[in-house]
Amino acid sequence: MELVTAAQGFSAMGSESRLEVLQTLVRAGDKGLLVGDIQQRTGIPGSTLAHHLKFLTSADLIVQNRQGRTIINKANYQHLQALAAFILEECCADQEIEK
Amino acid sequence: MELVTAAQGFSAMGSESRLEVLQTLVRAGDKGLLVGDIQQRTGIPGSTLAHHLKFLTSADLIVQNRQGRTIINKANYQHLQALAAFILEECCADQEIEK
DNA sequence: TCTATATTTCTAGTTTTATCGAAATATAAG
DNA sequence: CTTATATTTCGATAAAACTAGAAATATAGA
Repeated sequence: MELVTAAQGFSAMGSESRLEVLQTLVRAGDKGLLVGDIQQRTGIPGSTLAHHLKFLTSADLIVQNRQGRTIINKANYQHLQALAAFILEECCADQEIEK
Repeated sequence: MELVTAAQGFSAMGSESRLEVLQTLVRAGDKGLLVGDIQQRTGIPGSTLAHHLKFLTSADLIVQNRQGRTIINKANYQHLQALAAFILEECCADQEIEK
């Protein structure tokens, strides 16, 4: 994963509100949640929530799908997994061995 | 780990410059690097770098130790590991099983 | 078509962040 | 005590983010 992509991902997780939204979706599993569901569980006002969801979507942390007049939001587990791996990926690559 | 703490950590990783600094330190291993070393490798001006290092330190992503007139910076592997784990920690906790 | 529901866009005010030169501080060495 | 080196703080500016009410859009159903 590119550093730029990773930074964008972490930035999207780096707000309390958004991390709470993301965690809610991670908990929810494959079925995902409607925007309204998330609104209920987090108490975040609609306009603010829409803003955060857009942020999370453009960082590829979640995926949105319209179903009738509702929108289903799901965590993007693959990308999240890749971000988690990125953090320590290159651990100690430059470390010199000494006696 | 508390959500607030995690958010602060991800926020600190969520800037390209800072993520580059962090990655440099993660690569460096247990010996760490001096501020000047990081400055050389990243090309970030001193005052800007000091700002970012403070940010990373207060998020507990790195640790600083004065050694004479230099300062040794090390990645905080434990905390980084915990953050990586946090991302998917509660995966699917709310998911309902169905036939 | 009219109405109700779900979600987003618009707009604006406030706060936070990023950047970096210049000056200040800390410490070592002579 | 003076000088040189390493790093931080100050100060200022520009850019980006957070928040949320009000208005707009999209779609379903009667």
